[in-house]
Amino acid sequence: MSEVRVRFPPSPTGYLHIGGARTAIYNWLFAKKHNGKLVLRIEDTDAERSTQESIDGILDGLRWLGITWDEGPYFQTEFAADHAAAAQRLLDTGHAYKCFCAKEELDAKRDTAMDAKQDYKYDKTCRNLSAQEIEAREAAGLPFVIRFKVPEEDGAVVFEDQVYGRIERNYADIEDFVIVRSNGKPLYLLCNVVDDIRDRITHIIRGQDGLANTPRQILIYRALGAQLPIFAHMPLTLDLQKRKISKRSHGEIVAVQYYRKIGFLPWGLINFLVLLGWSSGDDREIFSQEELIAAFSLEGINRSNSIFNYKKDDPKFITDPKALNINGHYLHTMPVEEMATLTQPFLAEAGLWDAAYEGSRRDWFLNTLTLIRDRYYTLADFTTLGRAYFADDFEVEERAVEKNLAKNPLLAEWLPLLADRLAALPDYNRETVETAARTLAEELTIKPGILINGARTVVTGCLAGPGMFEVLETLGKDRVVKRLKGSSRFFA
RNA sequence: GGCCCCAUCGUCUAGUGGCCUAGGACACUGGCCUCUCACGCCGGUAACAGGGGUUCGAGUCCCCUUGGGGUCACCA
Repeated sequence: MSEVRVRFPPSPTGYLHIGGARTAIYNWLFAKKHNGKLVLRIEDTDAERSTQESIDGILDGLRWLGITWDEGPYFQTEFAADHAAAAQRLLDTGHAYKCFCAKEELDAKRDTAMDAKQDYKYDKTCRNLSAQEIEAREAAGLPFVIRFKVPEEDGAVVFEDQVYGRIERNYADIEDFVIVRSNGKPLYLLCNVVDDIRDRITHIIRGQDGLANTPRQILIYRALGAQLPIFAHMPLTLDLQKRKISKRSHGEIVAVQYYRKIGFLPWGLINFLVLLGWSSGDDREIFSQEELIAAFSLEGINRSNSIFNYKKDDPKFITDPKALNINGHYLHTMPVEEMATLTQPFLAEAGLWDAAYEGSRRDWFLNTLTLIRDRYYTLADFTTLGRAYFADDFEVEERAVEKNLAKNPLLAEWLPLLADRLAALPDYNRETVETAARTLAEELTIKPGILINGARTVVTGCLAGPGMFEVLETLGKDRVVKRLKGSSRFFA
């Protein structure tokens, strides 16, 4: 078989949303797997919606994800001549005909039928117009659309979908559909096929919502004498109400951009998205790029739609918990240098970046990231949960105050005492700090935990965190002493 | 409404007639560890939509019902 060529043809109606991203990912993986090519084609036929901004949004989203394409982006509007020529050819070869029926009339008929819960199909009034009748109408300046001539004999369009198996659709159930508008502009159904033929697409991997279009497109392929590509329809991603997700009705939670903003790693998102409707067949869920390309196959795509289980208004999750979990996995295991690079923009954005993190404080910076990342799930967590490591003006969790400070009012005295002990340390490191803290606790005849957790709250603002002595070491003597001394403000 | 498609734990899924008293992951939850914890480790709750067949045997095959989705534009 010849080279595998797949395409991702977004129409720029908004941002790249996760459903579109998933389609792109599947196509990209398939191309990579078979050493094929991925063609990016922008379906910008609808001029009103195709703003430069939304085109950029899509390219931007793909680039961020690391979805690379081999050809394009092509723009559908640049191939208008191809589309027109194909329409003319269908007309010339008798596969299509001009229809002079008034749109208003047809619309009315359809509405009536739908209201009466009846099926409606174009009645083919113009299909059998004689040459003279056509001439007369054209001479009269009547506008016309071009309709495709669906075979009238018994039979069906049959094709083998790689995911859904054998799909059959009777000719009788397909109406003579419009392929060119009365203003001469070809419709998507035609354009899409013409473009795919020209781009020599061998496999069409797209959402299941394209499944119903496929029989009509196959008819066009045949009429144009082109070789059929292989079709593979993938299940859709639905929202909690089982509706198709869309930027319009779900907002930024379904936009790829949003995940960049909240600190997802591109690969974390990809790994999550690929699992929505596909599985390797074994129990693996975490894949490196190489592993995923090796494991991916059309056979692994399942047939039922999946639900994007995002937790709206839940501060603990922000989005689908599994997405966060997978992202967290990569955050915890990736090389820290790499993560540092990704973290920098987030710190900078929050005003927490220090140029020294790239120079004299590089080691400290990397060590700190390594220390705190285990409990974080997104890059943004470094600027929120981890703020105390990079700045002095951090928030203190109320629950931490309640649990670790309020219960022991005497900490108002003990903490500054601990500060003095630490300040007096000639050699300040996790061992000496630990000894000092435990010794003080012993002298005060209190459990070390009381002192330690009190210190944790005052020094990091958080209830949870890494081992306290490592934290105290990484924060450094000056900061720790200052924060402990200032702890009285929590006891006012 | 016509046509097409789908149906396993809350969610993502494994399962292609016996290996399923249904496996994994996330979430939830119990315990352990510990100075704390949204780290880690160990354990638990939780699903084959319903009904008929076929078969020695059905989550797996067939039919019906129910439920869900898609699509039916001079949108893409």
